[in-house]
Amino acid sequence: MSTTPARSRTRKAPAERAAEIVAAATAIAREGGLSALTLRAVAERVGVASGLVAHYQPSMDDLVARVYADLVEEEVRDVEAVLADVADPAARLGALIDTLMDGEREELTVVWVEGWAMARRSEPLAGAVRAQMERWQTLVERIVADGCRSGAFATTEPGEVAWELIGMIDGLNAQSLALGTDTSRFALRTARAAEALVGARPGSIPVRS
Amino acid sequence: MSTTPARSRTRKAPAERAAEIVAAATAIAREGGLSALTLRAVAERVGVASGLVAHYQPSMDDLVARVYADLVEEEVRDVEAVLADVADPAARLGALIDTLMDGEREELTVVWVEGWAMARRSEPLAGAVRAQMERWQTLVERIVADGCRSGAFATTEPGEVAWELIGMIDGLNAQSLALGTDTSRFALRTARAAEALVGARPGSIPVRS
DNA sequence: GGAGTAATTGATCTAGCGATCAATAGGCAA
DNA sequence: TTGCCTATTGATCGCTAGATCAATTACTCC
Repeated sequence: MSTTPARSRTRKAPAERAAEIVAAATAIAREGGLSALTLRAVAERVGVASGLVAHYQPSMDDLVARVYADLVEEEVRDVEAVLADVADPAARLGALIDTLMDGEREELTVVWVEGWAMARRSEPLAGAVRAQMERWQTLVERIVADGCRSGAFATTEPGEVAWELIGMIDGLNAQSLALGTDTSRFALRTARAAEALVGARPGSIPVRS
Repeated sequence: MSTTPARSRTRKAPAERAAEIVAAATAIAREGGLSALTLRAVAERVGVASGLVAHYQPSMDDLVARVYADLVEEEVRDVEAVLADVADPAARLGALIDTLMDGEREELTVVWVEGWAMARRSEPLAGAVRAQMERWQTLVERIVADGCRSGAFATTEPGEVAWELIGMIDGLNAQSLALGTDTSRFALRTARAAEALVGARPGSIPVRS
């Protein structure tokens, strides 16, 4: 009665199965946040017994951290791809703001906010969160430092300014998530604030809207 | 064997007991975040059977929302008390930044971030989060509007600017929580960004450090 | 001082989580 | 075709969560 009727057992190469499991986990997290990422949810999505997921993963904490890192990593790469086409530092910073605040990153914002909250209870996740934040910081610092070299920006602490910019943008995204509003309405104002932070001429950082 | 040895049953007036339970719940949330706020944790802290907590609370979701609202409400009042002594709008905004970013609000930041994350799974909490954000927004908007009247600030949208300021500050606090660093190092820079947002003369918003 | 009210207990139910492991069976090598 | 290796199963354990409710008992009022 309680046994699941049938299951056509398919045997795969360990590497393939492991990849399948991580892929399913990533999809679940993207759709429902990190809190939806459970052993059984992954198993069901792959179409496999729950024990198999556990077999391929040392612990769920590790899988969650891994998925978090993968998702943010992918986001960083997306943004880097967008910025690659933009040469001017001011325009690059504007494109960064536009991209991160275009109102179509709600799914990632959920992951981001849940990461902050859950990191307090999971050491692996805490590490992943810190690492991925530094990833972002490095990316932004480079833009700011470039601007300083070209004379468009003027600050003696590009690293600190980068942290501040990231914190601002994340906070506004999180707020929009909680309120159910669109972040993009903050993009223009954020550009003005960014100019003050990097020491750019007012109006020199262009954003779409 | 499994029964707890003894318990001196003390009977109290419903109102008193209810208050006791809410107080204990608030203390737990302050110390360990909203995720530490469980039926049994509250019962243990009050020194009472778990069933009694359930008896006084329609559901834990409601209690969590209530506690969240109480905690933020108290924070808002604290800040209002600090700002009451400051007449000048620019100085008021500076005092707001100083107070919210003095690095001693970690406990509240945990509640705040967990609130964002948990609100997705709890309708009562989602309502409380929205309500308390509006509380903050009203407070900040008033400062900005005052500044516009006095000529210290110049913006046509004090309400939107208020949202932006709150989002920024919350984001920086959350980031500092995740990184384990001190928010206060962002206060000065945040004041510069705030000047750009409210349309104040650079350097006109004073902060402590 | 006795009775009745209702505050309080604590065992119990359901549900979900991660983790474990003996048993099973798929697919490749010989 | 046969046999072995191991990928896979699924039942099960231990834990924690919120919720429920019949039984108990502390207090108040007459």
